Amino acid sequence: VTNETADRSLRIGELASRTGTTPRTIRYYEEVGLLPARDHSVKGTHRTYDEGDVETLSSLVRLRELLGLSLDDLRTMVSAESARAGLRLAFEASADRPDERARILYEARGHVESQLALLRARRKTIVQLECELVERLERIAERLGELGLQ
Amino acid sequence: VTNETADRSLRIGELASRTGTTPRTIRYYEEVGLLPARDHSVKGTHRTYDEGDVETLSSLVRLRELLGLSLDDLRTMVSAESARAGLRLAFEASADRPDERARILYEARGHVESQLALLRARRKTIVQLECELVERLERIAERLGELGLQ
DNA sequence: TTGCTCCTCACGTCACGTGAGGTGGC
DNA sequence: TTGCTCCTCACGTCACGTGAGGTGGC
Repeated sequence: VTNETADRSLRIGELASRTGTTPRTIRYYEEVGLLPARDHSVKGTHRTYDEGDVETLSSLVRLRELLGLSLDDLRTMVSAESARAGLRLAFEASADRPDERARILYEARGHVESQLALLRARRKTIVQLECELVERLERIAERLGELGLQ
Repeated sequence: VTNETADRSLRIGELASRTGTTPRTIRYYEEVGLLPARDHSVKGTHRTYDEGDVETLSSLVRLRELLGLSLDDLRTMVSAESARAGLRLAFEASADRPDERARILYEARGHVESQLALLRARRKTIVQLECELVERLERIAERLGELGLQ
């Protein structure tokens, strides 16, 4: 899958608005090592980002907001992911060793499954609360019905 | 609906564990006025709670965790709820004024519907992320299949 | 009486928000 | 050149965590 989108570079404000955060948050994540530090090495130079950074950051933001993960939890996931990216290269280079490929795939599956389990648990709790609220609505509708209203 | 459960009083630690929080959090919520301050007015006396407090606090905790609401947001909801509780008394006392009852019911319905909207939006985002992860799992399974594994 | 949980300060921490004062790029 | 966004400190804030030192109830 080739990337057809114009991969022009973004500045921090645009990355922030496209991921639903703020420049301060992005700088903080770089500071604590959750995002790779941009080398705007010449002091005072602007940081630049690309479409890949949009993907990376927005998935971090979603995990934080949807699951309430701490930055430490996210760091664990990130390092697991980047280990997985490293393994992916190893994977490409290991076409001749199927046992190695299998090991890498099983590990990747484990990671994805554990994230999925967290999401499903969260969804169940939400659905449960939704049900309670729907019941409340029904009781209110019933009472309104008694008044000949809706 | 009468309450048949033995309504024995709880101490702060038990309330905390039954609502998935900590004593410190409960004291903090009382301090900032999110929960009514217990009158353990004799200095150094223990706070006591009941089953009603378990309900109140656990719904606060769920809203905070599931929707990421700030304590300020929760305070707004709580004051709306307690206004609603006040209106409920007015409702009981207004059996002779159907227009008043209707007004109260419509207001209650508005509150519940807005909470429900928040929950549904959150659920959609979660389901979307779940789908992405399931797709990833399928791709992994496919590759494992190519190796004659599962 | 012995533990356990509770109490009140009060300082620490996490994840940023919010200026202050200054510089870069279209 | 004029704005706008960016930069780096650095202090502030929100929502608690974590002892310190002491008291209450089964």
